[in-house]
Amino acid sequence: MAQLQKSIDKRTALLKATLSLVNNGGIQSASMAKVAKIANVSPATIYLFFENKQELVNQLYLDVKGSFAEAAFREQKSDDEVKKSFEKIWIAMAAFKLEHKEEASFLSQCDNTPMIDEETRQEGLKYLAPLFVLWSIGIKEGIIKDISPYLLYAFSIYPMAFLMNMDNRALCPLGENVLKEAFQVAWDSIKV
Amino acid sequence: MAQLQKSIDKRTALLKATLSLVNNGGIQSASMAKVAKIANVSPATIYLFFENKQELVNQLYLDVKGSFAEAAFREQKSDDEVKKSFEKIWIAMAAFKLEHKEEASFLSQCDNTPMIDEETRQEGLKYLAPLFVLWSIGIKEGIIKDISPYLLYAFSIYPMAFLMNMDNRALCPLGENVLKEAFQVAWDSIKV
DNA sequence: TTAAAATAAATGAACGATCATTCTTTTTTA
DNA sequence: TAAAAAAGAATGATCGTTCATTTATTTTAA
Repeated sequence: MAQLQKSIDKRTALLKATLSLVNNGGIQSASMAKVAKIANVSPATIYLFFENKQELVNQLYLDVKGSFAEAAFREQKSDDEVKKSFEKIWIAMAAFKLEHKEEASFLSQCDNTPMIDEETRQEGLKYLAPLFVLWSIGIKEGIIKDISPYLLYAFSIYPMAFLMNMDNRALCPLGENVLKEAFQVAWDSIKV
Repeated sequence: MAQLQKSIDKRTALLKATLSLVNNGGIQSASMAKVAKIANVSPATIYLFFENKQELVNQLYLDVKGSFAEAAFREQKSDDEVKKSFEKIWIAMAAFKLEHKEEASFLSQCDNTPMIDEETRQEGLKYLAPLFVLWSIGIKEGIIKDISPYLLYAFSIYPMAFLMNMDNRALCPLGENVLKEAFQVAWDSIKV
């Protein structure tokens, strides 16, 4: 019982250490030795929890994507209008990314690395299902453009990653005003 | 004279080899030894052209960004309307990314790697100056939203990276129709 | 209830491979 | 023949991973 908790704690510590290392130095710099050191564990111990480095990173991907989705859809109410519902989700996503910069940056890095395998990506995509459902409702109601959800995502959600990047580099600080403008742009792009 | 050309050729071969390696395996997998082997050169020779690996990658970044920009603005005419001009640029960018997938994927990978230093990023940004000029004209004419160019870029250009990613993974093939839809979305997002 | 035995968890050291980089030597060029 | 260009071998460091061993926990037997 306490044993199980200890296992969970150690796993969490390993994921956290990986996240932190990836965040300053990229995935390549998160070596198993460093991860072990930060998690106060022997390198060999990592392999009791994860088959190899790739699985470690993939598990972290699912873990982070999961908490991102959880935050995004937390305040969903079924009787909201489509636009209002989308706005809530959009704002919650932005808030999560601003509050959890390490997580957000990690997810961005995952977009373009071959380290995450296709199966895991598909699994991660499932977390966003409520958004796709909302869009399909919006399309049926004639509120949202009748185009591929990939297009909708590309133009209304994906840009956040760029904005967060600019915010981190202090090139375009995301205050409340800019965020409101950004949402307006996002909505304009997908509304019919 | 012929010596100079040989130098240029070798440099080009090195950049090309790096691009190819980064493309299947990520930046980490483009080791100096592999780059040398593919370029038919000794590892030591690389250091006659580039100070270290970071400079090699940064130079490649500028090189690729340069040809991307060249392709993007090739058909610009000064008497085009703002919308028409933007459409030409947008289509040319998409065409470049579709025709040069290795280059496009490399640039995407560069967005989120610490390997590219801030100075080089700024330098690369300068290549896009004509686009920013166009936008400022559009803003003055009341055609384009009066918001930060970072926002305009995030919502009208950056999404291409996501779409190319989906196209490569065969999740959302970018035919002519989808491309036209995508441009419409891009324009809707930034138009006033 | 306690001591011994068995099992599980965790370790640090070590593996071969590969990394970026440099050194010395050889080849090419002028 | 002198100088420049390129080569291959070698450097120490670090990579992901595994191995033999120790430590901790649980089970068994008295």
